[in-house]
Amino acid sequence: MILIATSSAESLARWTLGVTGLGAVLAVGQLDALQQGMIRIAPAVLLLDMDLPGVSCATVASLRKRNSATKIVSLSRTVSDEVELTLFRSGVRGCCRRDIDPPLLARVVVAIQQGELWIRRSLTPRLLDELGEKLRHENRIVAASSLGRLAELTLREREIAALIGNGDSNKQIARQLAITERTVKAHLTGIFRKLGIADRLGLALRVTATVEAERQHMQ
Amino acid sequence: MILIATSSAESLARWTLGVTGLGAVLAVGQLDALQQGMIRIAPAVLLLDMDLPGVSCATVASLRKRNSATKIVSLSRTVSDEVELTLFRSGVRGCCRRDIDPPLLARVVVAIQQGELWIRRSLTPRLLDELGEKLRHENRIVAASSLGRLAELTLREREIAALIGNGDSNKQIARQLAITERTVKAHLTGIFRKLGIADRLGLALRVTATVEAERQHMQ
DNA sequence: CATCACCTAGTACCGAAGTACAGGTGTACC
DNA sequence: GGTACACCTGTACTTCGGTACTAGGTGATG
Repeated sequence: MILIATSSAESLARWTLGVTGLGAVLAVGQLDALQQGMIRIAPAVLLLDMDLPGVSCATVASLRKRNSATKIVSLSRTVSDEVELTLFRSGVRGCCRRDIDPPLLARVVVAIQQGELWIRRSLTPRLLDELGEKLRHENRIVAASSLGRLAELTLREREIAALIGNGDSNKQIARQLAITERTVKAHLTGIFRKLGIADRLGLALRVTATVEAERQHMQ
Repeated sequence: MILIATSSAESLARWTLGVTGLGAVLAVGQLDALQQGMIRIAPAVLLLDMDLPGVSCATVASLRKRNSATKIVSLSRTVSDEVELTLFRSGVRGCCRRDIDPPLLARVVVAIQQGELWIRRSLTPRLLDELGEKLRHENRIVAASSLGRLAELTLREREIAALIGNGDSNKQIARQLAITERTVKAHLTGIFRKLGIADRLGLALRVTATVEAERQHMQ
């Protein structure tokens, strides 16, 4: 879910063009609607027009309090290095010009979603000590804990988790493993309890995320 | 799901060590059990001991007929370039020595799962024309069609698809979007119909796969 | 004005998913 | 022998997910 916050029709059109195909997009044109949206829809990414009335560096920090999971990209006129650094310190994950090419914006959003920072090369060294190491550390912990949890499962449970990650139903799993559907349910209940997951949907996402984390880690 | 086929206890222990943490693992020690397993459990990856009684290059082709989705890694003693090439032509996706280091085997399996080939540099040019281009082309088509399908959705449908990809229940989605659960169901039915998907689990996997495909494509 | 796509939502129904409770086997370990 | 654990299964139950059928409101488009 991507949220676009701008009062400029021209920017809205340009940015929408860029992120089409990356998931659902919603747009707001005023600060109060933005603040509500941060809570209500909890977007994965926020494209924030810094010229939106009422928006400043402090607004970014305030928005992050409302929903720390949302990754904020600031879009503005050309700004000085100092202003851009301040923005990053406030919590934005990327900084772009508002007249950015749509395909480039798409790349920015994808990168941001992956936990990267979108920042000018010249600013990288200055920001790295403050933020970069911290972010990388966080990512590593998430990946490791996720893997560790899956390793807690028994052989049979891992088998079933893998099939859930394949999108199979209980009936299909039962047929493939030559056991009853009831037993599949029993194993699933155990998996949910061990991993602290609510249902098969969460498990499927955990499994795919874990495979992806492994892949990232290997490269 | 990873299937290991070997009659050597030493190889079994070594390989199992390597792939632990990459998902469910099952082992068979004979050719007939292997042939059944290829159909019954449809493993994502098969680690095939070329010294398993009855196994030859022809066996690989036969196994691929049983389940073309399974990616086969051959493990053998050191073989000549010619034999290795023949194996790749028969359909294996990777070739390793049976005494491979477990961590390296893990990298191999992960790479293979991602659709790559694990092949000695020296053989790459010779195989590239025959297989590489073909594989890369297939991947591109899959990714593109998947993306195209998601783009067919309406704004509201994409919103809901994104939330499903987030693991949310109908009730949670309804609350976030301030609509009734009934309406969420209505949108979901439309999404399933448009994308030819059976249920929310399939949709979640499609959504995450699409995001991942985008990411790959951008890099 | 008619039409269509989209968003919304009601009732009714059915099957899938998941839990509670109970019980069975086999294996490994002290 | 006792204990622990993995694995398998049954009955009974509740909740959730998904479809069928229906239908009102809106905005764009011809």
